[in-house]
Amino acid sequence: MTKVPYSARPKTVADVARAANVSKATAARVLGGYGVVSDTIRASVTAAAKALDYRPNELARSMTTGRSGIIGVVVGDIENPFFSLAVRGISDAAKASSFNVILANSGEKIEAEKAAVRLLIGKRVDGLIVTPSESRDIGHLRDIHRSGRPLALLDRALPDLDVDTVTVDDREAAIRATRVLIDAGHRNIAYVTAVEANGHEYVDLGQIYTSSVRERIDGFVSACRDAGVDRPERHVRLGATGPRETRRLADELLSHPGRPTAILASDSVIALEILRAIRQRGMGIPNDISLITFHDADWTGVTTPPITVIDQPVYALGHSVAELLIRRLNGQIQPPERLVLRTAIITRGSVGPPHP
Amino acid sequence: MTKVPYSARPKTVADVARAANVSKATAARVLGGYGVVSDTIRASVTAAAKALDYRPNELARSMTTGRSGIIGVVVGDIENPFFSLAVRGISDAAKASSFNVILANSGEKIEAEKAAVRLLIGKRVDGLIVTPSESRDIGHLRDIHRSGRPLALLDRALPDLDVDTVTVDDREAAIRATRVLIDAGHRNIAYVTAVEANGHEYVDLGQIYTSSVRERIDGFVSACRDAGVDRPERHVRLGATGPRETRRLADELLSHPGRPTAILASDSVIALEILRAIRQRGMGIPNDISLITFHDADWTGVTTPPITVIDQPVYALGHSVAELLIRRLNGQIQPPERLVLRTAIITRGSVGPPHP
DNA sequence: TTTAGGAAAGAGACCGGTCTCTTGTAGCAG
DNA sequence: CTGCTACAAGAGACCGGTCTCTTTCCTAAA
Repeated sequence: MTKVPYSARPKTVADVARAANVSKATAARVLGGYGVVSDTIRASVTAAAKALDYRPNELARSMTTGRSGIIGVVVGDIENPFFSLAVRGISDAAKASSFNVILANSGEKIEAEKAAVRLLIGKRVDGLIVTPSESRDIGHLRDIHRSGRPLALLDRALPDLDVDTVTVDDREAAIRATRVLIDAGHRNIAYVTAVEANGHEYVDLGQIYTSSVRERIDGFVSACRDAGVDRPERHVRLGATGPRETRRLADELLSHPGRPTAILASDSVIALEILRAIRQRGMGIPNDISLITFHDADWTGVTTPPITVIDQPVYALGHSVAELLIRRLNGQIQPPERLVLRTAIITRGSVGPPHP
Repeated sequence: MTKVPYSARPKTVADVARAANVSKATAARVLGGYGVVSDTIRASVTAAAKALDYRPNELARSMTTGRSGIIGVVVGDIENPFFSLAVRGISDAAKASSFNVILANSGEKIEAEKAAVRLLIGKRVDGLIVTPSESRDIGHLRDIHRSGRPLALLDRALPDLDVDTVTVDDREAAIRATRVLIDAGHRNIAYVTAVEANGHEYVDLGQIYTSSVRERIDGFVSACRDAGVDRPERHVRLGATGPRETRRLADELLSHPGRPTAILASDSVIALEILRAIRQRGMGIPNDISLITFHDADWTGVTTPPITVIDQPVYALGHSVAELLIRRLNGQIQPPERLVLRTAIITRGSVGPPHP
């Protein structure tokens, strides 16, 4: 085992150059892997670098080259399995093209999102992938795009921002799931979704500023309407932004006299909390209530009964948005692409006929 | 809404200085928030900066200051809820001290871990938090420490590396969980853990190079031995490194004629896969087999029956390791601390008497 | 009135790489 | 033997900040 000498100050190209008795430029050529150097010199510089335990300062490097080799990713909530799987898709695609990933959490708060974007821009990331938490306040995203740094959107589209975007067919998915419940005989179905509500009830799509949420509500409402449900809007429940909020919402929903006979949840974290509430009341699925959720989270297959889900291609979502971005980073000029991936329903055992 | 002019090249202090008719040094003082500047000049520089949409280049800044304000985190598998929760603990602690976090995944492979460390060192992170994937090959970690950059270890200790470390009482936790099973009457208990096995069976602790895994096996084996179990080592199953591997292992375990009457799983991802295998065979918990797992993952409470778990203070684990690191980053000199957090068993319904 | 002191602004070196431009030298054709 | 080219190595500017050192100017004490 080689003893590495203690060194408070990391070694630089200049140090290596001195040790190898060459100019800084020549040492840099060897260490940076560019330009032309003779084999003899290359060998001695390499040896000197190894002896000094030289490690390139990526900061200095990317300051001159203008490229950092980093993709910045801003997601809503890294703890949500949906996002962590998407992030793996991004990371894998990035790694395959030797990019690295910096992750920042927005917590679905627009201010945190702006701060994260500012930070990443400051770190001079080569490009950004963002799940925009809302569509009204997108000045910061426009700025990224305008400053020439590629931006790609994940899971949520912004009509006003024409950049690479990968989403799923949210509206169709919601329609299909709602139809499953309607076909089973349900007419009193609740849709629970995670969006800031400020205590307001749902009135119409005008108050929803996240594309995926909009699309899903729209799909749910129109499927209900097609089935002759009266004023389906009143069955949309906003505000499931965290475990506590969701729990309160679920309890309220289930204790209500005209409580729904079926629930559609907008993600697996929400569904889990609803499931807890259902269990605690001693209600049975699907006898007392039916349940479908977006996202085939791994636990949905092991409950009793297992939960019918809308399977989103989450990994592919992350992987393909990263690929679009990387293509652009590598200089390929192309019109912005809007990819819409298809979802599928996985039928399990959580849907049955309604029980009055 | 202010129109921000299109600018391919981001603005610099020099640009702002020129626009405000002051020297670069003065503009830098205002924009960097250091030194002394008159209010008049400050106002005009600030105005010029706003007009030009100036954003500091953090790269350049951290190159001169030597501080990046970033903590590098290398975890085994960000998709494992254990790690994503720990990472949130780290992020929260970091944010509270205005540090940012760069995340890298090692996939529990030592080579990837080394590459990640090299990358982060290259990016000149201020400090690192690592979950070392093994204790034999720690040259790269020694180097970090030696180069004067603070390092802290999460969830896994390294006896040879005297740095800030936060773990849980793995040995005691394993003993307590095993005793629960033993007290229920079990004598044929399997312990399934995620560690590279290369097809080898478990022989003794000498072949295990991850402290938490060692501690737990040690606890499990000694609790079994105390209860008079003959050669408990043969009930330790290594190699549950991924869903496929775990599934194979579980199937093998359950189809074996002298199959165990109880299983202890080393994390919730493994437990989930085992549960799937149990379900598929039509076996019942706890009638046909009992199950306990490390980590109170959120789904463990909603299965039927809910799963008895070892509750680890995962968030606190991340939060406190970050705090230790940050304390050091802020210049506090202190001897390395080795924190051991306590776990608790949450009794649910997955343990019953053995069924032959 | 002289001068010390301090505040405010400027000049320019520096961080550690990259990269262009220049210089020196060897090889080869004429 | 000269001249041209090609290649290898060196010199030094540059990226965008920070920071030290210097200069300028104004105020107040002796």
